Amino acid sequence: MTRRPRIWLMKTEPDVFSFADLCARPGRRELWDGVRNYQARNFMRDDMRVGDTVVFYHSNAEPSGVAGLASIVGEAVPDPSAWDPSSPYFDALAKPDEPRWLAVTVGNPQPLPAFVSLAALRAEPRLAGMALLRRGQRLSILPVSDDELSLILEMARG
DNA sequence: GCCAACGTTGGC
DNA sequence: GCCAACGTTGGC
Repeated sequence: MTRRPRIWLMKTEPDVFSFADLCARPGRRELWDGVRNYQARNFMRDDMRVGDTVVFYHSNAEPSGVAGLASIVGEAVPDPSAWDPSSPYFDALAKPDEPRWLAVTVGNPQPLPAFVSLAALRAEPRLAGMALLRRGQRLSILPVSDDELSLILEMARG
């Protein structure tokens, strides 16, 4: 029984790591380290599988919005930045034998015909139920439905 | 830069 | 286990 691939919106601040940065990486892949929220970690650990689609979202940006698509190319492994004292994501409670935090690998970037801004997402009534648009939503990893992805692609095509 | 909303921490 | 204080996220 094969599992139906899922779709995940993953937030990143483009000043730190952008869609263009992913495209420029050797192998066009990147370990998605630095996730320090248990719910987001559990999504990575329990639900993300190779082949899942990633909606690559730029947060805290001018403008914020969907910058492209990508895929999960590596499943969750211990996040080594957690026990790296020089990392901004250092966590004194994480150890190699008790990792606490995990990271998946995101790759296979697929550019979209156009950036889809947060304002445009908010202006689409059929996306009113999207998790990203919920008031106060701060999770850096969110599930996306097939219908929501279809709409986003439609908007990117204009 | 402001600040609302949320998660985490720690005193009790 | 409660909850106030604090830190962070992220839109604006």
